[in-house]
Amino acid sequence: MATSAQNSTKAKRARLPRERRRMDIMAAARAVFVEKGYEEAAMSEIAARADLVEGSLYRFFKTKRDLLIAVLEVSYEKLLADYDLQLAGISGVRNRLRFMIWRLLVAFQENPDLTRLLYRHIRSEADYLSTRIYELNRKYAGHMDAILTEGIASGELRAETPLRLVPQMILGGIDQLTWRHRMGVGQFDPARTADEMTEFVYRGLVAGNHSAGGPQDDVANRLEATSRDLAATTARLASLSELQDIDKKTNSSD
Amino acid sequence: MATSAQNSTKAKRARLPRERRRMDIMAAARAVFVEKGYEEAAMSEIAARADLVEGSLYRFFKTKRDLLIAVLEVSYEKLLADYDLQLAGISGVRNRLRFMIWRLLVAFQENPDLTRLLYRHIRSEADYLSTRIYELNRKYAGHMDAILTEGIASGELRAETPLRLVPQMILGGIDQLTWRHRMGVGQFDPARTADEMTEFVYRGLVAGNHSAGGPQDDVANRLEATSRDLAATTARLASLSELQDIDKKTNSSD
DNA sequence: GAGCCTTAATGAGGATAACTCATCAGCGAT
DNA sequence: ATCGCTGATGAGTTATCCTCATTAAGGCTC
Repeated sequence: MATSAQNSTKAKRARLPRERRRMDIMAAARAVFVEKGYEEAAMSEIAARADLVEGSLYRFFKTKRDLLIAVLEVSYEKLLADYDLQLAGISGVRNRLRFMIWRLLVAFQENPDLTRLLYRHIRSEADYLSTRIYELNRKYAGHMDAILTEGIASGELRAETPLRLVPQMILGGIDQLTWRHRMGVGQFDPARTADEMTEFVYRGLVAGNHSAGGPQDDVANRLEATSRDLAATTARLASLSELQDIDKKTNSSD
Repeated sequence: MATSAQNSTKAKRARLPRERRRMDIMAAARAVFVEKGYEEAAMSEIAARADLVEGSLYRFFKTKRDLLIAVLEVSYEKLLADYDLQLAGISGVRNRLRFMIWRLLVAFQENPDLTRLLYRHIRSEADYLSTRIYELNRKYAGHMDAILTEGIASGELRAETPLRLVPQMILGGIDQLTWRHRMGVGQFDPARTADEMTEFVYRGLVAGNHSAGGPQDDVANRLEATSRDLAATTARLASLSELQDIDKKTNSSD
């Protein structure tokens, strides 16, 4: 609302701090990119929406593509915000794996245009590797790796688990499964998909193909693990409510 | 050699049959696309290599993109030529699965530029579905489906096999695993990769491994599901309180 | 508070590339 | 030899990214 400096006669040369301008431009760019896609998004329109002239954009972003990357980096970062925090509250290989899958599926479902831009113009270009998005995906895969490694150490997963392969197949599978939704045709159910995928993956990973200790033993192990999970969840709930209390107190003093 | 009608002074108006011209154009286009990529490939250069003038291309292909699609359709068809024939000579769920995976990996390894174009400009665009390439991929997935169904019928695979999921994860995994090679950085070994992937997938599919399907198992399943639900609820709670934090902060900054 | 100076902002214009269209002429049929 | 169909032309249009010389806003010094 109060964006235009002087509401009459259209202010000619509002001089704003650099960071503020950058953010304005990125906000405008995000809107146009989402609305029209990359190629169809004209720099002139982005400039217009950011209350700027086309040439000025290039003082903030060297190229149209740089602008896209900047926009998607912050968007993707928000998209995956603190999933690792939430992951910390979940225990057990299987549950943790499922959470990772489910979280990404939900993120994809809630942001189809964003993920479309991501796949079309970032992940399939060679400079993807020098992108913050790549870093985030690496971190994500790293978490999966940690989960698997942990599972192997505890003996729950077989020692020959292909550590590199599994995250790749999960990420690739998610890509494939969400393609239609991303393109605006079709839907998917994150919870059900996550269940199916987790089940399938877990079966491929779990140790003891030929009943090492009998099925009952296995069930007992899983029950114990689940019990630990529940305890962890309870603990997390408790600490959460404490945090909220503290929050309320500190906020009210502001 | 005999392409140019009069070998002196560059024949001005060689009049060739329509199909012949189409093929010439597609051959030239393929070369330029592979060499430079889609955006960097200029219609003028394609025309020059096909011994034509730029404007003439548009009498054969309505748009640059149409030309690309036509080129990739025949290339992809060749790429997967008679894998189904070879498949017929292989028996056993596991062997057949492995062959499917291995075959695609080899094709991808041998044609990095082609697959790069495919992923960058066909598979990530909405009109992919109306493409012959889509049909070919469907056929490929259909073969996998048949293999799995057959395995279920014989009792080798468990009956609850997620038929839709598995081919998607395999194709997606192959996509991911070959990304670096496609982009010109890194390598992969089709045989070893196929082995690993087949082993992992097969373990996830085969009947009668860890969950024997007994009543105890059912109890464990239900308990685990409950635990997951609780964890998810906690996670939601957590993100909720965090969101409130952010809200408060952003509001105070106004 | 006047003048200076850094630099944000401008806007006209260059460069390139996809695509169009009125016109021309090669080639088979008469 | 002539005619007409249509393949082929190439000049031109349009759209868009990006550059650059110029202008003046606003903080800083005295």
